[in-house]
Amino acid sequence: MGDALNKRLRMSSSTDSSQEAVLNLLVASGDLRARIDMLCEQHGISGAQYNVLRILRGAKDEGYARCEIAQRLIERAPDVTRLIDRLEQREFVERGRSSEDRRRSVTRITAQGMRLLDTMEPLLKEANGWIEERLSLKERKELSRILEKLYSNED
Amino acid sequence: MGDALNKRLRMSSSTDSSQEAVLNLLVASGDLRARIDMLCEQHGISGAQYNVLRILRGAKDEGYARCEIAQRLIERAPDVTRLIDRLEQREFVERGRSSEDRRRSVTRITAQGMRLLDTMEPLLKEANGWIEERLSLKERKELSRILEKLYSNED
DNA sequence: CAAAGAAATGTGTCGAAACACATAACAGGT
DNA sequence: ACCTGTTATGTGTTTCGACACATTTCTTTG
Repeated sequence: MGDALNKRLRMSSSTDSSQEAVLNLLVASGDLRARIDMLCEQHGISGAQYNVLRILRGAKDEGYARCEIAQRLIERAPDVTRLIDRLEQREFVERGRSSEDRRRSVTRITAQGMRLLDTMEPLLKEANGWIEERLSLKERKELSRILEKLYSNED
Repeated sequence: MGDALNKRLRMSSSTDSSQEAVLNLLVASGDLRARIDMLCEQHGISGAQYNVLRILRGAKDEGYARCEIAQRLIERAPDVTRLIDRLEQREFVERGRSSEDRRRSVTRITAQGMRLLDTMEPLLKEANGWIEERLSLKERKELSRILEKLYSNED
């Protein structure tokens, strides 16, 4: 029906299924993002900083170069340099230079950064709980299947 | 399943359907938002400014007060004042005071703002086309149904 | 009516994102 | 070796968003 969307945007009923899907996608993701950002900032970091730390945890001791981090980020961020600067100032990450390619600035997560991620462990659990309260397993899988069709095979 | 997500995030396969849904929602909406922002900035305004103009078009000559605009915005924006300031400087909107409640600053869209929206008409058509290339009508309706379950009945 | 409180808007300030540009290092051909 | 182009990163500047606070007007209660 679209009652929830109409209530949210206080608009008259929309007739176009594509437009409705676009707006629903924006509203739902906006809620999810606000929820995640709120949880991150309870721990004193921004959502983008959390994403970088999470990525660096996956690299273990080897670390990642700036361009590798940018590739793995969900949303494009043209200023990863100063984002890492701020994480370095607070000693959640440390930087070094690659020996093979001296252009590369390799960033590794510190023990202090790992501790921060550990204390934030309940974060994704929280977001997952939000999903699981509202969607069945079948619906979650169907949602993932449809969304993946949207962003795969970009033109 | 989940190949597209794993390729995008360059992660190992995730086992949790909720986490997968969360990440897919963030990635898909990020792509959509980037696409819309790009189209808006081709016309010299930001995505947030476009949303405000679209809302004001719905108000016709009566206009909306600042708080009414904020309520109708998709994403919460605590600084609508200066957003409207910038639209006013470029003469896409004009301000006046309400006669009943003199606190209220009522904003109306100008003829120039309407012309801008008209030239941007193909914008949502473009986003709709992006959806329609990838999802069937049934999938679009299913997507909307699931997403509305997510953000309705907030806690 | 007076006073307290709430609502709507505006302002000052700071941090962060966007964008263009600059620098350094690698890659490849002649 | 040299020149050209490309990749990776850092920097300067402007703009925008976030937060706290001030101001004006309305509302409600004594």
